[in-house]
Formats: sequence, C-alpha cells, structure tokens
Amino acid sequence: MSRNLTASLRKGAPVFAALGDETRLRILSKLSGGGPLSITQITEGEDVTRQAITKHLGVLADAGLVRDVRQGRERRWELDAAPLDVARSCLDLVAQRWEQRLERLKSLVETEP
Amino acid sequence: MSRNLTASLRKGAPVFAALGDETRLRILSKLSGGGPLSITQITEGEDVTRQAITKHLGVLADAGLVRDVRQGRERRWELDAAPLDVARSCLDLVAQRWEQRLERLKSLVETEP
DNA sequence: AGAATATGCAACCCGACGGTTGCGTATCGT
DNA sequence: ACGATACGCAACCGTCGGGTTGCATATTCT
Repeated sequence: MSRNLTASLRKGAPVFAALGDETRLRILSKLSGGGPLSITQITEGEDVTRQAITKHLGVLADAGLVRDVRQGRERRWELDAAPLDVARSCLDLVAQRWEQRLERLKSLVETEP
Repeated sequence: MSRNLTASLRKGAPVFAALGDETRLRILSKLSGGGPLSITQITEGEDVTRQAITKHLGVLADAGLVRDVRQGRERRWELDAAPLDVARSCLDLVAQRWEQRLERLKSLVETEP
C-alpha cells in the first residue's frame, strides 16, 4: 500500500519534471488543441528558437508525453495522454492520504470534548 | 476558454517543477502519512544531508505545497494539498482537450465510408 | 537543376539546481 | 551552567537544463 505509493512516486517524478516548464506546457496545450504539428508550426508564436523547441520536444518524448511521426521532410508531433494519467494518479495518491489524515484528525478532535 | 488554459498552465508549471524530484516526492509522501514532521525527522532514512532536505523543503514551500510551523527549537512541516488540486486541474484541462480531439476525429472517421 | 523549406547535429554559454562542508545560534534537558 | 540537540547561514562545487549560433542534410517546389 505504502509500497504502491513509493513506486507511483518514482514513476511520476520524470513526468512532473517534464511538465515543470511553461514552454513545454504550452507545447502540450498546442498539441492538445489541433492535430499533429510540425516543429516549425509549434515554434510559431513562441519566443524561442526552433532548436529550443526541438529540445523541449525531446524531453517530452522521453517522458512519453509526446510521439513523432515522420512525414516527408517534416516531423509531426502528437500528444500521448497516457503519462498524464500516471501523473494524475500520483497526485491522487498523495492528496488522498492527506485527506484521510485530516479526516482522522478531525474525528479525533470531535470526540474530544 | 483557451485563455483559461494558458493561465492554468502558467500556474501549474511551478508546482510541477517542485514535484519533478524524487526526493521531494518522498518528502511529500512522508508528510501525507504522518503528522507535521521536523526537519531531522524528515531527513531520517534519506541518504542526503539535512541541509539538502532543508533546501528541498524551501522549494516545496515556494510552490505552496508545504508550510512550516515553528515550535520551540524545531520547525515542523505539514502538507498543503491546495496546489495539488491546481496541478490536477491543469492535467485535466490538457487531457480533456486531447480526449475531445480524439472524439471529434473518431466521429469524423466513422462518418467517412 | 536550383532555390526554398524543414530539420538535424554539435559546440558553446550561463545560470540554476542538487548537494556538501564548516561554523554559528538557539533551545532543551539535566 | 553545560552538554546535547535542532536548526540557520554561507561558501563552494559539479552537473544539468534552457538557450543560442553556425553549418550540414534532406525534401519539396517550380
């Protein structure tokens, strides 16, 4: 049970690390909105270089959050939402235990006159 | 709506960044389990220095994930689950849009003979 | 073929991060 | 009062992350 938590946390860390950058979150946002986008398309409107975006995509890909599909001379990227669920369940576990603890504390206080 | 997304992402990033470290996740795990713990208590069992733990606690505190209560010569730390909800809703927004997109794509394919 | 477009690769810069060590200060226990 | 305990502060270090620039390669278009 607590082992489950620890394991979940270890899996969650890399995903969170990948999510812990505003630029990368914006990239995910773009990908969640439209279809698969090419690197230059993703770079459009961003205030960093295409190379920077490429690196970010690499990080996201390592975390499994995104995958690429080569198509001629361009390389289109699309979202893979699976790790998002991993991250969410990770958050749930911590939050859940925290709630439980508060609950226990609450009932403990309430029984005390 | 899309503005809502961007704002949510900007709020989420620091939280994710704070969560993107295994040691910090373990700290949160410890805090979610028991009551408020002192720094030395948190350090116990960890393979890094007390100072390192102190720094991690600082990062977590900056993200609002944790707060401290001074108590005599010791400083006890407890979880604040609010940012976890922020992070979760952030994930939800991205995942939700992604699901919607898949849904639209699916129905589009299905109507196409 | 030749220009334009889309991307890859590698070197380099710099600041932030994770971590340690050394020492000082405050508080508790006896 | 005095030792032990809990913590803070500051300097220092190696590494990694985000970013850029320059140049090479592949594909498309006309």
